[in-house]
Amino acid sequence: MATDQPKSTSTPEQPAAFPPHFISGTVPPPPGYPPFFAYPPPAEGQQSDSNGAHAPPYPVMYPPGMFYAFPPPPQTSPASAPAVAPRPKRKQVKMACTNCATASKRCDEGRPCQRCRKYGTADTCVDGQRKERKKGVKRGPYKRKNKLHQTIDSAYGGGSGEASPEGSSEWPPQGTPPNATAAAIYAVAAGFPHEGYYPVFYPQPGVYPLPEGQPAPDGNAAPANGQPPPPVMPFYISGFPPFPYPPPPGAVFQFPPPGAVPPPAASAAQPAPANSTEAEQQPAEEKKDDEATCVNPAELSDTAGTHPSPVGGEEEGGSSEKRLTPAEGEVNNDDDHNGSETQD
DNA sequence: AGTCTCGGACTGTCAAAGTG
DNA sequence: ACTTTGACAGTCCGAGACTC
Repeated sequence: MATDQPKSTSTPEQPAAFPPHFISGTVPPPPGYPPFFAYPPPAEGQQSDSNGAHAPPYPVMYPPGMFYAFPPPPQTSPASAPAVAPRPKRKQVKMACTNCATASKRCDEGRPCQRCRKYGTADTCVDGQRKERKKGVKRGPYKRKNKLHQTIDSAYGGGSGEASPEGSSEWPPQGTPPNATAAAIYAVAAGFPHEGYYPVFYPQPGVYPLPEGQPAPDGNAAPANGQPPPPVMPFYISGFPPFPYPPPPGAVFQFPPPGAVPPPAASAAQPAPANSTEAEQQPAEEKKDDEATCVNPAELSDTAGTHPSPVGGEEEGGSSEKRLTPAEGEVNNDDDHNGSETQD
């Protein structure tokens, strides 16, 4: 998420692909419901890693009836765009040789560097002289960034001149989101103004699956496939109780419909977010996008590394970039002289 | 096709500003 | 003392121009 991204490493054991925006906590579920599991919120002063995950992994207990929400990882490409392999983070040499620096080309630590050897300039392949940094540069007071805003800001495009919580009276910007992750951001922003704990509700056991075409209790028509209706803010943790542990594929997070009343167990403990109606005003297409952000808890439980793609699958490549860690972003680190020097 | 040029995105570093 | 932030200094991607 987050903000760009604190360095971290991921291991194969690390649960991957936690979907965008809801890092939820375990709530003591009603009878017949499984424990809910997720990553805990980042420790104070820390940020989630680029997986959007925090160690240790689930299950973790949160305040009863609560889940922990934090902003989704930035998405590098619109959902509508074809999936694109995430670009690995660029790794620079400490000092490029004078030839490479002049040519603005990739250099390496060796002297002569590979490029100089390739072009026969090995004899002039020497380190340049690094200028001394300016000192005494006065700076204005710096503004501490709100973590959430910082995160969402980057998710919306990095903050440089783009819509952001700061410097804009309207946020999320009208007309957004243009893509699934942004929709998620929007949803979070609209319904959950801050990173933190929020109530979580369980649907009444037996509500789903619905017979084809039968309206859900909330009035939403059940799609022909009998699956639960599209998500609406805020959300239930839904599925087909009772749940085994880990939950079965098909168990999904689900936003309750407008006006839905949380079951007593949860609602008594925690009222629903007051401004959830904002999210309800999302255009239909945005809701569709939201679907792409639904969570399949089955994935969460899968520590073995065989994760089905989250809903939206491959097109979440943009997000997956963020699930990858910067460490592997360096995959192409310096031994990667194969791909990057193509034009030289 | 290979090489050169270069604008600008991106990265790493570090001093100033802020915090506890 | 330590952390956070912003900005400097540098790397190098990527696209177009040029040359053979």
